[in-house]
Amino acid sequence: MAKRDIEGLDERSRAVLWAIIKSYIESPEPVGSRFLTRRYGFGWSPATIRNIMADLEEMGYLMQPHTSAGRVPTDRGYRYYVESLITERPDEDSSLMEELEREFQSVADDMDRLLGVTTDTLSKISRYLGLGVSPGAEGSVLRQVEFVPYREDRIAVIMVTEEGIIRHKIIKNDYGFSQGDLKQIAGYLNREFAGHTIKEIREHLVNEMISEKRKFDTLVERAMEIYRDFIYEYDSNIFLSGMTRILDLPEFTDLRQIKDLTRTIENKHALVKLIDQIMDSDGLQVVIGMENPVEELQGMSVIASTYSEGDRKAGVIGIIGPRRMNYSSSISLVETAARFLSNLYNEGGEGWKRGK
Amino acid sequence: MAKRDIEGLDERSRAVLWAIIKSYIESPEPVGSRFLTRRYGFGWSPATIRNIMADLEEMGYLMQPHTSAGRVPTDRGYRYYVESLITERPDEDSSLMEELEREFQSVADDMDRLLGVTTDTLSKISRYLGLGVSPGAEGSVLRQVEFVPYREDRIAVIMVTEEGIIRHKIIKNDYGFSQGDLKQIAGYLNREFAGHTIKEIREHLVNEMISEKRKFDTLVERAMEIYRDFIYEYDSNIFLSGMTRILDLPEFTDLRQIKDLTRTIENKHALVKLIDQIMDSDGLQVVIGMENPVEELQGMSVIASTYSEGDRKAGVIGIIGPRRMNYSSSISLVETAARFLSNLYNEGGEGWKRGK
DNA sequence: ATTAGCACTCTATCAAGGTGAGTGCTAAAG
DNA sequence: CTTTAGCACTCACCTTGATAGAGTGCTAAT
Repeated sequence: MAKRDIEGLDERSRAVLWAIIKSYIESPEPVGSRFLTRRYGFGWSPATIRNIMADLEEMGYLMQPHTSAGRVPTDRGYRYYVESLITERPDEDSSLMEELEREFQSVADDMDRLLGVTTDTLSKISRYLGLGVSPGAEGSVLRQVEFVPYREDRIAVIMVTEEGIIRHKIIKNDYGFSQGDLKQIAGYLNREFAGHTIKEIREHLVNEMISEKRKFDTLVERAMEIYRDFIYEYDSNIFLSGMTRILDLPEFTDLRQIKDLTRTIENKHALVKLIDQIMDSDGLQVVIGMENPVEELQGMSVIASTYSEGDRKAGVIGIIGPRRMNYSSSISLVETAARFLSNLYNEGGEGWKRGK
Repeated sequence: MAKRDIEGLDERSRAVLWAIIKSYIESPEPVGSRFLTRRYGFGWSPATIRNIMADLEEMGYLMQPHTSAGRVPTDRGYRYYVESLITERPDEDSSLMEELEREFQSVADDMDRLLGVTTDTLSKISRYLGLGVSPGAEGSVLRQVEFVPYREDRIAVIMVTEEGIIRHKIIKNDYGFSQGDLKQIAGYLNREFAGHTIKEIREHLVNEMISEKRKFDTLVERAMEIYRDFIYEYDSNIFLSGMTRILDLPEFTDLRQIKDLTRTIENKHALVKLIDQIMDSDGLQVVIGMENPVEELQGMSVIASTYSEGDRKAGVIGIIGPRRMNYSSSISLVETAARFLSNLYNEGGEGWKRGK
């Protein structure tokens, strides 16, 4: 049995675990005792390493794909690595920052587009899958809503949020509102609701409908109805980018996995559980393998962070990659990207400051 | 040598070719002479069939994967099949029509969303990849443009086309236009350009800029500038749907192919050549294998059709599948979908008629 | 013109055997 | 008590060879 103190592993075990994970991250092949001595030249013989590895396996940090293969890190191993073994954590990733600044120049200010580009860039630099989520109903604050009459009997409802997200929908003008009516309605809604989150507005509208149903005159009542129909569809946009990149990784040789992943990407809706979990905690989170609430992603790891507007969590930006992904550099990439997005909201140049 | 008349193949060759393709469509395995006699019980022995097949191969309709395998259709074989051998062509696909009608109820009238749903549905029913392209600059007619002031120094430019497409962009309000200015500008643009295609407007704006640069007062001039910046980004939306479905086909066992296809789907831009080709011809087109101008799709076939608004071709709807796809049913599906979309434009119920 | 017969070709599959990397255990050395 | 050398063992992987099966082309007979 190896020495181990209460808090974790002894120095030797840590060194061996670190070396195994490091090596496995570079190339996904089970690593054996001889290989370790050759490569990292600890002071110990393969036999000693074997003993240590046996202990690590017993403790659940390693596993063998089959009896006579080398060891491979388990989720728990990665977890320990992430928590305790990563040393070099570059504070900021300058190449990403440069790239983002450059992209930012060209993309103007539509938040959805900006988030899309950030996700692409993150994927491009990390060589993994990029994940971006725009603010949802809780995070988005209504800035302005506008009604544009359209064709004979339609209205285009257009909404802009503080975060710079535009959503629109075409709705039937069943009540035959005139242009003037629409203007009045929009004015009312803006006066009443601007500055509130979409979620608050939704709740308000529901209460309104139930408790004070007859209190307002019909124009307003019907306006609310229309707006309610519209606002109920408001939802986050989910961006995923870089599928082709990830298929080039050596572990994606299995059809099964590829199909699962493709399905997940096509049906982004499947990701809500994961996104919720990330939104539940502040800042950066690492989700390794089986820890992932989304079954199809349990063969992978996720590094993601919330970005925020002021003290309100807005959305999520992150990376999805294989379990053996390069955690330290990916973590710094995601941190940088999240900071970039938060900055845009909170201080960002050229009048981007919130008016509130 | 088999008999062949000038126009094509003799009766027997046609029968054999038909049977081979039919069988290969059902399951992608080289089909041999004995199998054919068993299955289709022509009056001839395997040896006779072999002679016929040898002739067909010489003429380029069939090929052998290797010397002692059965035959497989070539692109030319499929082409002949599509042109001359398909008999059953159901005029309308009722299940698709029903599904589309049902979806249509729930999706309201945003053209992009509608096209997306149609593409999904087409994929779902055909079990191949669905392709949808919304009207581009030539096909889209400006209905209305609106400027919504936003934050201190931004303007959200919002445009609605006759086809029911909404596009928006946030632009800097460098000139400090007031709400009144914006209204005036929008009024001017709408008066001047509504009813013209985006392409025409673009060209007009360019000419304007060059030849009559100083003719207008500055307000209008600057408005045009802003609008030009916006309108230059107008482009078709390309929808692709059903990737996971197509991965279930037995031929997609090759990583190489999967990667190519994934790349194509992620970078939809690669499809422009194909889309242009389809837009160049009226109505339905079948593109088989190597005929495809997009290299990554040369292992597949495409059945696609333009849909139209009046006599103007608007966009494209279609199916991408393996070369051995079920041409007859797919053709009828695509025809139905195209008709559905055209109808929505041209006569469709509930006031969908164009105001023009 | 058709077909039966036959030799031939090629793929797919399976079993057998060898190789090499890696292990666990034990006993000796430090 | 810790470390290490030695050794037997396991297992994945590769190569090889043998076999079966499907299909072909050619030729000669019908």
